[in-house]
Amino acid sequence: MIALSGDAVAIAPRLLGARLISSVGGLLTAVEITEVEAYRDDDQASHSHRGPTPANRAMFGPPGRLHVYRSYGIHWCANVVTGPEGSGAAILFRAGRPLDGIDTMRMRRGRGEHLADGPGKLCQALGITGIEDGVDLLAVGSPVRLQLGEVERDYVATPRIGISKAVDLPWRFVAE
DNA sequence: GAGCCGATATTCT
DNA sequence: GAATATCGGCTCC
Repeated sequence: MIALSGDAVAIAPRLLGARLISSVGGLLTAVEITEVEAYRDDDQASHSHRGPTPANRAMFGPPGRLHVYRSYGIHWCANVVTGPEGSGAAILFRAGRPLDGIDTMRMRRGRGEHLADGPGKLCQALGITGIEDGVDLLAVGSPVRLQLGEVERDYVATPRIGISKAVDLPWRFVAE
């Protein structure tokens, strides 16, 4: 069991290879996490940097919770909160490889390929929306669950995508 | 393949 | 009014 209460930058690469399992809407879908980004509270690029708002309150909750936010007004993006509680640190799920419920993902995405190769697409494929914001990813019975991998994957660290602050920090982790 | 651009919610200036 | 942790459709190679 990987502790989620430490440094987000240290935890992020260990989430590569983990499974993200969704039973939203009674349909089972699952992906293997292939790409993540770490966001810390002392991080200019993090939504939590300027303090809690209604939209990011889940980031300040206990570790292991899901934080979902609206990106560019249209897309949903999913994070797992890392601790300690109140710190406002989180790890963004950027992309995954479809494992189960691929037909459901195709239906939700309206296409056969590129089902979860981006943060907004990942949420759409798994059916994650703002309704799931704040659920416990580690609790059995949650509509969205995180099943941590047993082995650490090979990965590369690169700068993060789509941000304008702290652009040089190599806090994006991609499985090889 | 690359590059432009519109959609649209929340927050900040 | 502007910016943003994006995506998909459209051009034009």
